[in-house]
Amino acid sequence: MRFRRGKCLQHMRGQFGNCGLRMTASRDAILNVLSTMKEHVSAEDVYLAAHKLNSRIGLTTVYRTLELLCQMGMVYKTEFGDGRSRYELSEIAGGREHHHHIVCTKCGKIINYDDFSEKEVQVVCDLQKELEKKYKVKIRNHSVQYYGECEKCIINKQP
Amino acid sequence: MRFRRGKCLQHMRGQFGNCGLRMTASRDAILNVLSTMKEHVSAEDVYLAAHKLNSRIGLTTVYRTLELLCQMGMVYKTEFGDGRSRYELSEIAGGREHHHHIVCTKCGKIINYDDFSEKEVQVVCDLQKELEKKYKVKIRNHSVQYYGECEKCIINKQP
DNA sequence: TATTTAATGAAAATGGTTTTCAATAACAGT
DNA sequence: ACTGTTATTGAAAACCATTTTCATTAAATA
Repeated sequence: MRFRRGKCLQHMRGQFGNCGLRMTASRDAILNVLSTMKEHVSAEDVYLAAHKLNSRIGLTTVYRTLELLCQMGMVYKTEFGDGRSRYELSEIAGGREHHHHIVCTKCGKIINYDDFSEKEVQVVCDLQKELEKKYKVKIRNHSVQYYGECEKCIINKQP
Repeated sequence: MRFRRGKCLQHMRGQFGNCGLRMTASRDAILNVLSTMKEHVSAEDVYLAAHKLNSRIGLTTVYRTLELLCQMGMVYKTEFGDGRSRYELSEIAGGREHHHHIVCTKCGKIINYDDFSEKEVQVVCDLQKELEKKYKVKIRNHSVQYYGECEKCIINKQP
């Protein structure tokens, strides 16, 4: 099996080599799947899609590969509180720009929000530097969620 | 068993009545425990502490009560990605002021950060209103985490 | 091509959380 | 206070996402 999707996947493939890891058909399929499914997907979502490309892939390998990709910084893992983790490609792996989330606590719907104003970006950047200095930590990334009710659930509330 | 801690607990007790729920020894103990343990505690932490107050309390009841308190808005539930949920009293239930978190991805340590600048508060408030209008949602609360490495883990990295 | 050893999948184990169900106890009406 | 109704309870079992085990397979390298 070969990569079908330009530079990004080639870059990712290279990353495996750089880290002393092997490039395999399973990993290839999982990367393909991830670059197709841009939304927040669960491990099972990835498994089902990857399994279509290559029926020999097992769920265990999906978990292991996602874990590796997280460590390599190519995938972000997020928890929204429904008991299962969600994954998505990070920017460096060709995923979409960084974004925050609005989570509906009634139906679980996740809205991505990424049109940050300059002011917001500035405030978050300043804050991050400040926190690093104050707490002597190295911050790698951050995660912002707003919780509430989505349009549909507000309307359906009437009865 | 009676409440020992002033207004807040009395208020919480009232809340149960208002919601058509019964006030029981178990719930009493769990509320007491929560108002003592201010940090982010796991269900098991609550269970162990509540069990000391009243050895008849079971883990199941702890989970059920925490779930109820979340629905009533008196407790916040947060996931930091280590597979177990953390709970803490919300402000309306007499808990500490709202705060954000810095999570060390090496050792799991959680640093609370709550000395927000006015500018930050302003930006977040404006943003929340903007999001509510734009996506027609009702936002109840939000959760901000910074992920990285804490001082200790940066130092221990040397070998 | 042979050798080394990382990677794999199936099945079992893990561990936090939820469900089941019969027993208990809080509250309302008397 | 007594009683009936029904929410609440704990223990055990079920659940379910994730991780581990282990024998097998297959990348990468010489």
